[in-house]
This record gives sequence, C-alpha cells and structure tokens, in this order.
Amino acid sequence: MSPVKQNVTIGDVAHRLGIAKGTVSRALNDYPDISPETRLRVLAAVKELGYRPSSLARRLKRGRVETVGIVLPIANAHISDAFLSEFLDGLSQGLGRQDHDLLVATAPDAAGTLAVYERLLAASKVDGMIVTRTLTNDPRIDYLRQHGVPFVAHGRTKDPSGYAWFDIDNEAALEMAANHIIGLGHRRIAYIGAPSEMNFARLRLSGFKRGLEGQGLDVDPELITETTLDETAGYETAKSLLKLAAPPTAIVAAVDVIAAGAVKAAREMGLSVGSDVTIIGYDGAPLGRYLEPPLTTISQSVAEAGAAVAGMMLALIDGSPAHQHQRFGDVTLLRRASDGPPRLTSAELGKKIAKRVI
Amino acid sequence: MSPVKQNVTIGDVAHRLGIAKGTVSRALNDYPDISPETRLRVLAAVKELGYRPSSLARRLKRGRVETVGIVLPIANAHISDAFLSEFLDGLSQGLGRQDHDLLVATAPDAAGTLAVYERLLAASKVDGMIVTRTLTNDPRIDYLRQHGVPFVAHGRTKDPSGYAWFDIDNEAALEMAANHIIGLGHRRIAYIGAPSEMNFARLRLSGFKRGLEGQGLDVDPELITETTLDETAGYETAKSLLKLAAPPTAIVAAVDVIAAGAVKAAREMGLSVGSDVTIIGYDGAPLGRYLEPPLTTISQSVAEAGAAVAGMMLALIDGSPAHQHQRFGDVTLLRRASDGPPRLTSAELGKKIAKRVI
DNA sequence: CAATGCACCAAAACCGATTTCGGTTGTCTT
DNA sequence: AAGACAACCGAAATCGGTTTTGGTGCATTG
Repeated sequence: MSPVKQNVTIGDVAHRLGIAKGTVSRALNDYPDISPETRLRVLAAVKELGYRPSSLARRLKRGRVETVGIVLPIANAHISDAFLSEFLDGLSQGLGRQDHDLLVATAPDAAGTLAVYERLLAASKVDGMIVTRTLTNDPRIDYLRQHGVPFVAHGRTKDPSGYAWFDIDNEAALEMAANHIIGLGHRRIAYIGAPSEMNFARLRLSGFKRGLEGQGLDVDPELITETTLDETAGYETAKSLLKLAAPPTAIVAAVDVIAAGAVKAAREMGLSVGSDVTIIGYDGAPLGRYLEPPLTTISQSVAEAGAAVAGMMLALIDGSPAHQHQRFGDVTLLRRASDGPPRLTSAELGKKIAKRVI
Repeated sequence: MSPVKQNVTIGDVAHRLGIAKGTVSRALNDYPDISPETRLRVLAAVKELGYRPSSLARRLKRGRVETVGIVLPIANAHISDAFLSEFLDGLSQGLGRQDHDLLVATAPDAAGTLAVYERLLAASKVDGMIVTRTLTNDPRIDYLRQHGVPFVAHGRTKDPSGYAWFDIDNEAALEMAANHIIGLGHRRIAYIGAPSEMNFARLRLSGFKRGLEGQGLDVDPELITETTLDETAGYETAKSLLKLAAPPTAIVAAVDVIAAGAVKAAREMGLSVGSDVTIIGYDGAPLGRYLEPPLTTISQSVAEAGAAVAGMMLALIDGSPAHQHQRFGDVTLLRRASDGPPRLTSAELGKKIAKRVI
C-alpha cells in the first residue's frame, strides 16, 4: 500500500514470471525486441506486484538524474519576486511532463554561482542548468559551455549563437511602447534605462530609440538616462528629468521598479500621472497594481516562458542540438492607468513644475 | 581538470594505493578501524587523482539522496512572492551546509500536492519534505506522518504535537500590535482577518483579542471581520468598516495584501492614513514599501525562518526525533508611516466620512 | 605457550536497475 | 536440406559506491 517503501524490485517481477531481469527491463523500456505478449505479461505482473522502478538504480546506471538545476541570485532578490514564483511554476510544470524535477539553489554572486554549478555537477545532482537574468557577457554561460553542460538561458548574451535561449524581443517590445505613446500624442518622451551590463537593458534602449526614429522623432540625448534597478534610483532620475527646462510629457522605464519610483517622483511634484505625465513600466510586475495610479506596463507571460524553457531543456537532455532552440516570447501592453494623452505641452508642463518648485 | 567529467572512481584510488575499495571508502567515511596513516595516504591519493565520490552510487546504496523537497501551491502564487524567494534562500543556504539541496515542485491544489509527494517519494527524489502555509487541518501533514516521511512544517496545525515545526508566535505578535496601537491612543480598533482555515489566521485573531482585553478594552464584534487573501477583499472590508456609524480609528490587517486594500479604501474616502486612520499590516512584504504612505507592518525574518527549517530538516534526516524540533521565530514591528496617534475621535471621524459620502 | 583480543584491511556481496552479449527458435532462401 | 537471418529472451557484466565477512599479524593474557 505504502508508496514509500521500495520493496518490490525488478528481480521480483522477473522471478514471478520466470524470466530474466533484463527482459523485464527491456519490456518496460519499450525495446523493439520484446514480443507483445511478453510485454503484456510483464505489464500485468508489474501492476499486480505494485512494482515501481527505483530511479535511484536507474540513475546510477544511466548517469542521468532526471533533474535540472537553477541557481538564484539572492542579492536583489526582491526584484525578482514577482517573476520568480511564476517562472518556477512554469518550469517545474514543464519539466514534470517528463518526470523531471527542478533543483533550486541560491548564491550570493557570480563567483558563488559558478561554485554551486561545480558542486551540483560534480555530485551529479542535475542533468542540466537553467540560467536566468542573463548578462550581456555572462560567465555562467561561458562556464556551462566550456564544460559541455546542457543549459538553456532565459535571456540572451551579446552573442546569442550556439546555445539555447528563450527571450523577450525587447527591442520590439519597446518599439511598441514608443509607438503607443507617440500615438497618444506625446512628442517629448524620456527613457530611464537599466544598467547596460544587463543585456535586456541594451536591447530595450535600442528598441526605444528605434520606435522614436521610426515615427520621425528625434532622440534627445538629454532624455535618455540610465540608472540602477531600484525604486529610489527611478525616483531620483525621474525628478531630474522632470526638472529639465523642457521636461518630457512621458517617461518609459526599463523596469517596473524604476517606474514605481518615477510615479512617486511625479506625484510628489504635484503632477497627475496619466494626464500631466505618462509613465510606462516593463515587466507586468504585481507591484504595478498597487501603485497610484496602477501602472501601465509591458507584460510578458512568465509562466509561459518557464514552460518554454523547460521544453527546451528536455530536448537538450535528449540530445537535440542547442542552436535549434532559440525562441522569442510574446509581450503585450498591459494598459492600466498611468498613461494617457498629454494634457499639457512640454513647455506648459515645465511652467507648472517650475511654479511649484519655487 | 574538468570537474564535470566523472572519470576517476574509488577503484582507481584503491588500485593506485594497492588497497581495497572498501578500505578507501571507510577511510573517507571516518570509520574507526582505519589507521591514521592509511587514512592519510588515502586522502593524499584522493587529492592527487582528483577523485570525487559519485553521489549517485552512494545514494543507491545508502538509500538517501541528500535532497529535500518542497511543493509550492501555484494558485495564489503572487501572494507568496515576497516571502518565497527569501524563504527559498534561507532554506537552500541552510541545507547547503550539509551538502543537501532543495527540490522545488508545484501543484495546483491540495490533492495535486499529495500526488506530487507520492511521486517524489516513490522515485526517491527526496529524503524529506518542507511544508509551508500550514493549514489548521492539513492533509499534507497527515499524509507525511502516515508514510513516515521526515518533514518540517513552517507554521502549525491545530494540533501541533508530534512533528517538527517552525512558526511565528502569531498570538504574541498580534498582541504586540494591539498594544502598540492602544499605546498610540486608539480605542476603537478594527481587525480584518484571513480565512480561518489558515491556522495563522485563527491565532492572529485570538492574539488581537487578547491584546485588547489585556488593556481592558472591549472587543466589539462589529469590528472583527474576516475576508479572503487579496487586495480587493481588504478594500471592500475596510470600506464597510469605515462606513460604520462609529468607525474605527485604527485597522489591523492579518496580512499585508489586505492592508494594502484597506489603505486604498481609506485614501479613496479622503482620509489621511497615519493620522485620520491608522492601518497596520502583517508580513513585512516589500509591497508595503510602495504604498502611500509606506505600510507599518509586523515583520518576520523569512530567511531566518528558512534557515531554521533547514536545520531541523537535517536533524530529522539524521534520525533526531521530530518532537524535539519545535520553535518560534521572532517578529518585530516595522514602523513605516501608516500608523500614528488618532487625530479624531471615532465620532468625529464618522462625521468626516459621512459628510464626504453625501 | 596456547588462547584470546584487537587493530587493520582484503575480498566479496550488495544496492537495483540497464545494457551487452550470446544463444535458441523459427522462418525464409536457395 | 543447409545456411542465413530475424525475433526473442536468458545470463552476466556494469554503474560506483557501501557494508559485511573474514582473515592476518601482533600484542596481551592466564
């Protein structure tokens, strides 16, 4: 009855039927050289005895553990929160389809991550690795490639060839965002970017520029900024943007957390977000729902991403060549309430802000 | 050089020294019947050859996999976000101290969870389980006990005897919160609770009541409410509380998300949170930081909880009796800006609200 | 001096599967 | 009718450790 006690072995099944262990094994693993009737007899005996192959033994022999690993950076953990549980869910669901599981470890930094990789691989705890938050130049990817470990990256490095990845088309997404804002009537649009060592940051910026240029707008370098991935950084940057002589009537942030800071800044300056100034984030993070007003953002289905990554991983483990698994995920513009047509021109907005500051 | 290729086996080491495999094994596992010199020779050879024991083989023989599992409910995933990554971090760090790892799976509901348990245990993927978000009556705990699986619960069931758990002293925490608010000068204090099937909900409520009664205040049943774990639920409940003839000047929420809804409701009714009405949450969730005003909340160190749970788990696996591992974690009141002395009496507040509603 | 004990280690069994190798049957060619 | 070939399955090797069993050599005991 107990599913825990591992008592009945393949030997028992074989003995019951008076055949060899090997035959039972092959029958169960769909080898072509087993007659259908034998297979049926084996299946029946298996069911009757309640036999469950010990994956422990299987793993020893096969050298595969039916587990894939992921190591999370713990540092700025809170940033990834929203993301995390959904992504893990997608992953583990996807892996589960082939009875694979997910091993989660954490590490404080890049060096620590590599050390964990080494430990997990040396101890044969995993068959492959998932890499998240890919950097423009990512030592993890170098490491895994060098050691011939199957892996799939969520996000791309600068040179995304030769390995498996799933990514958002960041450029396209930000181009879309830019178009949306321009369509709303904005002409002076600022951008707050993330550190350019993050590959997605580079791509989002270039997508943003492409969007402006595509609509015949100039890119004012004064309005293109870059900052770190936290709220106060967004807050500060937005403040100085809005204090410009000709302030932007819309701000696009590379990330929701930054947008949250920007919203705070705008409100503090007495501006109505969504009419005086439009602010758009990126990520579809839940925190956006709690802002005043709720944040309009570019949203990706993280669970879907997880599932896709899982699928690729399984394929890789089965020997499929990595370069065949490179895919973009979809994004949508999630309109909440922080965007709208500009109520004032940039000049008018500048006056309103100046008046208040004095 | 490559730490990945598992080439050198225990046999190689033995052969190199001209001794038997078993001797090498015992030398490495600190058996008492190995002479110090032999042990040293073995150690030297191990280092020289770069031998790393294959845990795969070890696991087969020992029946232990040095892995513990946790299955996350995916449903209300976003609630647990803040929580999740920190907890996982604490866990995996703690387990890592003894080279154990964490296997993460997900399941849609209770039945699904049990199925996952069964799969993981049957496949010998884990040596034990971590249970989170414990329910008052929790089928998972029944299951694990019945099957003799080592586990530790984060949170207690109604009858918390006979198994290992780590929990917040919810009663004490809410008593503290109540005392704090009363100390501020509030007399009419409402409570918005969580579904009572959650065990923590029951305990927090009773702690809250105890706090009031301890200070000689009556518990007005009109002010004791219960709702579901989401923002809009908090929003609705707070609204109806504030529309009472004699509204509360302070509201304690069983959970930050509910508090977030309450803050929104109060602001929408034109009230200044922190002076007109005090609102306190529970969890120390990051979302509280983004609220206007930032939420005062009862905060627990989730990472510490994870580490503690991990420690217990390791002890259990080593055969330590479960009932010896039951511990409370600490909480602190994290004062941000949503609490303060009452500016108005309940009656005055009621008038202010009534005026606005009309 | 024989008997007992102890420290140390070699050899072999074992964990529970998978996989290789080889041997029977039976059918098909020629 | 003999050889070739396929289909099917049994036996044994293997994966890489751990644990049990059984000595051996040396010191201690009566």
